[in-house]
Amino acid sequence: MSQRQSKSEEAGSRESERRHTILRAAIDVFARKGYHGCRIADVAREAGVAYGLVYHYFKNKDELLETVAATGWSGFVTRLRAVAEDETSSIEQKVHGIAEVAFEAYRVDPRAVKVLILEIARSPSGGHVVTRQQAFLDTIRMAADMFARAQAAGQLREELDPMLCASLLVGSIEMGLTAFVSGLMEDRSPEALERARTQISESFLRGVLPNAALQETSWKQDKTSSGTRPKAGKRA
Amino acid sequence: MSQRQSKSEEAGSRESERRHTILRAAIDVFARKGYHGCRIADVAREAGVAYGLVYHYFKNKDELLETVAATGWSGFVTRLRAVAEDETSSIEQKVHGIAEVAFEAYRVDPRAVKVLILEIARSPSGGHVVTRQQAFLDTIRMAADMFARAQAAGQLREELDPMLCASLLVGSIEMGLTAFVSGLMEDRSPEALERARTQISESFLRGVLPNAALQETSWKQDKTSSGTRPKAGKRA
Amino acid sequence: MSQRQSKSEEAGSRESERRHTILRAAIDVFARKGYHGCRIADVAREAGVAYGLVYHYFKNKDELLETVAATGWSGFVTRLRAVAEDETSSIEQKVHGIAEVAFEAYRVDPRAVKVLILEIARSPSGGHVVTRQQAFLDTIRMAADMFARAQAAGQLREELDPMLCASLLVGSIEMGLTAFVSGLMEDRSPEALERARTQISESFLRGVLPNAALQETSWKQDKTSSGTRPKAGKRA
Amino acid sequence: MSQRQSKSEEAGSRESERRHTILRAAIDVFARKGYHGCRIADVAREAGVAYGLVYHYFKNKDELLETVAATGWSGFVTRLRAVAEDETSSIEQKVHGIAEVAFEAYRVDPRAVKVLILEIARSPSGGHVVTRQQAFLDTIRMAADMFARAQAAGQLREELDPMLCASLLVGSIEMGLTAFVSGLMEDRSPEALERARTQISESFLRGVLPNAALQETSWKQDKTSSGTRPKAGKRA
DNA sequence: TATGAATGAGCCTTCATTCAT
DNA sequence: CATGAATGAAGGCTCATTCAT
Repeated sequence: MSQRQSKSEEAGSRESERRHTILRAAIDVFARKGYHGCRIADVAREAGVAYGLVYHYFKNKDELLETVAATGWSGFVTRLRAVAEDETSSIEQKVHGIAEVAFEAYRVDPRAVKVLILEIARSPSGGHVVTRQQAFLDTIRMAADMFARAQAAGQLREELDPMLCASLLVGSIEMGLTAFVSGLMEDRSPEALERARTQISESFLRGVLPNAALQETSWKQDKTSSGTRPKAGKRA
Repeated sequence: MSQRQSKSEEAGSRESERRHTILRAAIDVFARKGYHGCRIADVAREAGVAYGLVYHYFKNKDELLETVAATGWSGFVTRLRAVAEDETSSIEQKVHGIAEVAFEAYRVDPRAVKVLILEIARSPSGGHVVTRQQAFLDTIRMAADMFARAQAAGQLREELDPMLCASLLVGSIEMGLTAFVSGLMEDRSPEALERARTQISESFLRGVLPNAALQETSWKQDKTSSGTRPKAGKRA
Repeated sequence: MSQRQSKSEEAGSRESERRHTILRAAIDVFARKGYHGCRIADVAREAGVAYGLVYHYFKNKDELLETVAATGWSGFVTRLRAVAEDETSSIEQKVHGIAEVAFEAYRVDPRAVKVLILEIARSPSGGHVVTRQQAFLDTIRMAADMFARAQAAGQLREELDPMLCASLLVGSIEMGLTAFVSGLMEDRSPEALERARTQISESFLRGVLPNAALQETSWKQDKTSSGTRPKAGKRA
Repeated sequence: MSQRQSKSEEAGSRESERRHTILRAAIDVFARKGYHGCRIADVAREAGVAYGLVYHYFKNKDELLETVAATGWSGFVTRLRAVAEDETSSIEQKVHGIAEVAFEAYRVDPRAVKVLILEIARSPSGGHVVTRQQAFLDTIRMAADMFARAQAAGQLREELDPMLCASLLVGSIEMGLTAFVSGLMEDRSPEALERARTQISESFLRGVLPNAALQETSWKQDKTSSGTRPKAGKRA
């Protein structure tokens, strides 16, 4: 019967809807109270559903938060990977692209980023929560591979350790965003964000590119346009 | 980070001895199980003292952990401040000094550093635990001041935001150490640590110093002795 | 114990079919997991029906289990009563008949008997579940009446308490079956069952019949054969 | 210091006292509400202690109830074993002794016996609660061994199955006690108990002993004095 | 009828904190 | 000072029951 069909259609979307509502609520509470401060009751209330329904969609608290992490992380990682593994672009473009992905994520959903940065990335290392730490470390490893390839191609100073480069890039971006997340940076306007993003990637690149590359590149002079203050004659 | 000064000062007193034992135990458990996984019972067992004794020396769990943080942090901050506010040294020396302080702390007591980095710095922001976050942010602000002064003196590219510079330095060092703490870096020998420290400060400086300063400095060529591979003629 | 009379009567109706499916499933789960371990969800899954359907046919869990008990019990009790109140047969015949009814029930549906014996007969006495206990006790009372009548007729040693006789008979049969249900008896072949049944009723009768009655009977000497009744003209 | 000594002494008895209080309370609640109806909160309230204290002495609910079972059972089983394995006594004495142990236990602590009979012996067979069932079955096996030895010595009719004999004895005693526990027997005076005990063992023995043994024994005629009604000339 | 999503009370368990000795 | 028994609030999870479709 057509009724059945509509029912299943409804049910499908309905289910996803509910599940998604709960997930969103979990992200919010997670962001607000942190991993351990996040009570199922809070999530349920935030989502406007009954307590038990959470357990209808998620086996237990851990799976819920794991899903929050995975969901938030996965899209992010996918985009990062696309940038890092795009073999048509230079290392400079990739670094810029990575920073852009991170900052864009923050622009779109600062709350989720806060969760990712403050909770997931650095969550209690003890126990079965390995997945989270792992996700974060995997990201660094991916970047390390990227740098290793760049180094092989002479695009990275050869005395640098690719893994460490990756850590530094990630650490810079993360702490840069933390500066916003934590309120260290007072001006959180899109322009300020843009400026920060540029400073981060340019400073980083300056630090790790071979001198030859620095000379060749024009961004030292004019890329500044896209954010940092016009400091013409900076080097001349 | 792990101080022994207070210990040496009060080593004679029984009370301090016990107190210190508990504090050490707390750091260990804290490092092993994380903030929320750390139960008073664990600390007591680790310290080999009775359950209730912890409450003789610390008002409650929070104060205990606050003390762990404060103790570990204070000496560290003191030394950082000494470096950052020493007006006789250049910004390069300061940056190198800061990295050195951090890495030395890690060399002396990796466990404590792990706690500081993974738990205290990023502990649950929600609630009364502000102190910890604050401690971390204060450190960044201190570094920001340092950079601001350097910028005023023309030692830092003027288009850079000092606060962001501070964040990047701290983020780089922190993630660099995290790479060791988390096992990302397989070689944890003193030499590897030394090499990493050098790469971090040199890359950072390269990224933020004015071009003029880069040309003048000799470390680009020969500082490499202290860690990075001899890349003579790299730029010539 | 497991009735098929109601089934055959209403076999045509869809409703009854479903209802019966659920009832059977309940007996199975009940037998497998016990009273409290039996969840409605389990019953539904076992029956292959939707969760809520159980509530169409049974008001609640308790009614379901009550029905399981009643259904299983009622036919059993009916048959027992027929035996116990048949005034044309001797007490020996009645005792043999009772054991036969019980063992036949076990032969037909051991699972249901297990439920009846292990769960219903001894289910939590506390609360509204009185019905079950009651059913069991009523059976004993019925047997006690039987023995009282026999005693009045001189067929039972006069110093015996009829109620206690009833308890002993029921206890013997029940524990005898338990020995099979629980796996104490390794050989569960029809022959072994038959032998056990005979041993139970004959031992019991030996214990409670007047000596005179014992002398008359031949089974004391030759019944030893194997267990089954070659006791033609047993008493006549 | 002597203070320490007295302290530890106190502590020892104090601990046992509390633990015992909780155990007693558990038995009571267990007896009143059954295995699954027994909530920790009830036990704590009954014992007059705080909720959490129960967990100080018992790992969890299961261990508590397991201990209840073990404790109640162990003394009982020990005494039964002493009787069943005393090779200086005849099978008649042993059967009488077993019934006596059971009835004495009931006289001393009817509540505990109720628990043992109604809950432990027949508790939900599903799951990790095997121990209980096992304890009960072990008792039957012990009795079966006893009967097997008696049979080998010609003290038991040779056509009987020892295991079944054991089941019948245990079943008779159990249901006999159940008759009292459940209220089926209205007169619960010590004399009534005594009478019941005698009827049970004598009827049972009559049922299983060889005819020769029956003739030899005098108890058929005069043992009746110890409980059953004076039925002189019963057989003559 | 039939389905299974939704609800929420109930219960076990943990653990920070207090207190008597 | 030291001990560890005692307390009880908090929170995760289960599962009987209801309800909209």
